[in-house]
Amino acid sequence: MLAEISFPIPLRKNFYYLLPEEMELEAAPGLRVLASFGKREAAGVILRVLPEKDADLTGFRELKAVTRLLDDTPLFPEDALALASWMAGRWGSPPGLCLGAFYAHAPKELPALPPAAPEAFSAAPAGLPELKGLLEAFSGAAPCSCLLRLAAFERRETVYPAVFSAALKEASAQGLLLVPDMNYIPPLAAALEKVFPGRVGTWHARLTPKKRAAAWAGAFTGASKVVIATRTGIFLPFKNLRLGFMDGEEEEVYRQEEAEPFYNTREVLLRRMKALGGSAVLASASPSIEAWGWAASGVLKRFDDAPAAAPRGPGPDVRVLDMAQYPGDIMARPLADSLRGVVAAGGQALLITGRKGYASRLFCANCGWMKRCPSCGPGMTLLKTAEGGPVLLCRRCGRKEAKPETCPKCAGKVFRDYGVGTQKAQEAVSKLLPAAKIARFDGDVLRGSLKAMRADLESFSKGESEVLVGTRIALRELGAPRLALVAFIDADSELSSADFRASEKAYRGFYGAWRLLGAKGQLFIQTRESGHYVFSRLAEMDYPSFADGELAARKDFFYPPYSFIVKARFASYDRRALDAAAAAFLRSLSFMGKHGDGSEILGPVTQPGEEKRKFHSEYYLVKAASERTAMLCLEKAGALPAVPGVKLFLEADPHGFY
DNA sequence: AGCACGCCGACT
DNA sequence: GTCGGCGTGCTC
Repeated sequence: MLAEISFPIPLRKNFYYLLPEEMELEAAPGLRVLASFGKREAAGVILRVLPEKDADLTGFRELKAVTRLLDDTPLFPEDALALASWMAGRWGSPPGLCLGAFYAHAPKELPALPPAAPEAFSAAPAGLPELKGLLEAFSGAAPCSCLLRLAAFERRETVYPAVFSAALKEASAQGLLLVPDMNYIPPLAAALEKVFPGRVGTWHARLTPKKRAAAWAGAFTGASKVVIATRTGIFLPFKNLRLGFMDGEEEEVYRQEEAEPFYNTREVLLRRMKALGGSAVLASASPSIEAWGWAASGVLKRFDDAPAAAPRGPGPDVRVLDMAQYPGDIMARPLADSLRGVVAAGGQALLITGRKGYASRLFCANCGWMKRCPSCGPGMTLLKTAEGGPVLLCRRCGRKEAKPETCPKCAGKVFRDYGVGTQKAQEAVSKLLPAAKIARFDGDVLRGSLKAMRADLESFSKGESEVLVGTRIALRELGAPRLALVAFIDADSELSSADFRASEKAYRGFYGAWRLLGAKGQLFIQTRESGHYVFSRLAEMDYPSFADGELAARKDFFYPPYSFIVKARFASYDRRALDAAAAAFLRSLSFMGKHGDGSEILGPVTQPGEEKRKFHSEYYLVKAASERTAMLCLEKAGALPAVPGVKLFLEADPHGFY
């Protein structure tokens, strides 16, 4: 007999191995094996066991034998193979890497299962009459998939333990709580510890190997009643996962887009819980329009947390400042005046910039040349360092370079920077208010110490500093005792793009700030796009009504959740080769026309000035009417023979793509 | 992804 | 004369 085996490598290919006779009975799909793979020994997963005659063995040098089996029972009670295969098709990633994500942290020697299920938990949270409907939905045996709209961010520590407690009454039942940021783990762990003492596990990228192994084992053996995890926790093996709960479901960090395998944690969670027959909760104070749409269509049941407790009344004063009237200013006059007033009166202010660092781009003043990241492409961010001179940072890959002395294109020595980063805004505030204590919070978790970063945030939260300058991340982390003013320094960075999610993202930010301020605060929004539609929605500040409007627009323009988008970008120095590749791509999608299911192809979309360039880049957008059609597009386009000199980038469910 | 082979630059 | 840079190719 043979085993078809998947290895965690970026190849769209599986491998056949001989099964020694003594393994034939034990070998089964889902079990890990050790096998000689090239010049090394590698762990793979059995996809199927088949007789030799069923395998196509043409062109093989030798057929190797499996070294040994690593498991005697599959790690996942659900069908991880099917989930991984769906992932591979949905986001166009190599199947081996998708399956590998599920098995990545499994130790060679599995931890022993405890002899009997530990005692059921003791404590139950106090009654929450406002959540009666929600908790009832989880008290029955039938699984429930829902969208939970929180009344406020701070409600999480009250609401979540109640939901987990209601859903995990059965002694062996386990829950997974996914959070967008590892900073959320400690407070939520403390809240859940009260319900499940000693049985709350945590999982994130910065765990030490020992703690990582312990957390993995907690999920696997059932010792952990709940695991709180960042996005990779979606791949943990659970003995009996009954509740998959996603905090802040609208957050972009749930999408893995930097490296293969690409996936969206939210979709994997829904799919996985469905495969398990368990419950799923998407929670947010301002849900994504996708989730809002799923609730509207009945795919998810919608619950509103304590609608009566939501803030009512006049709310803060909102002012949109048209920056075209204040050329060159970082802060417009009305904002500067109010900021001075607030600080003088002992209040606190939060300033939000689009970027961290000093400025978002560096240009040559003479020829307009812009410094881009040599390894990955985007314009580099200007930083001012305390020690040395100014430095350029790539926000995507973290690469750092010295600021050039002269322009490589025209040898000009004068540079201009564009955009306002946290450093630049901080500089402007200290000029305006020399005596004020100013804190900064970038949320730059990539480098530097976490403690140092949080120290600034905490000084503001405790009321020790008057002004906090930060990126959006500061908004959701905040507890400010005397917050009286929030200002978006440049709301344009998002609005100027034609991303169909731009309004949603912008409104969510304004709405969050508005609620944080309470009745007496002031909210300033600086923009050069004051005519943008999103500003017409600020008067009412009601998320459900905004979301209803957005959803209707998504339906009209056939965007998610009503369509499934696949983006195909072609890049080449050779115009004709690019055209040939694009034509082949369109031919491969001719199957779509036959179905007449309403799917559309947009494009080619080019950048202005395209005709004059040496390097060509253009893309098509497929708006598929179903997930199935989108997956078929990816498959067909992915199978196209490579055209020499042309690179094709395929992306399912792209974000921010205009 | 690993891991090896392979062919040109700066070092003990 | 070797060490080592990372380009290219292969893995049942």
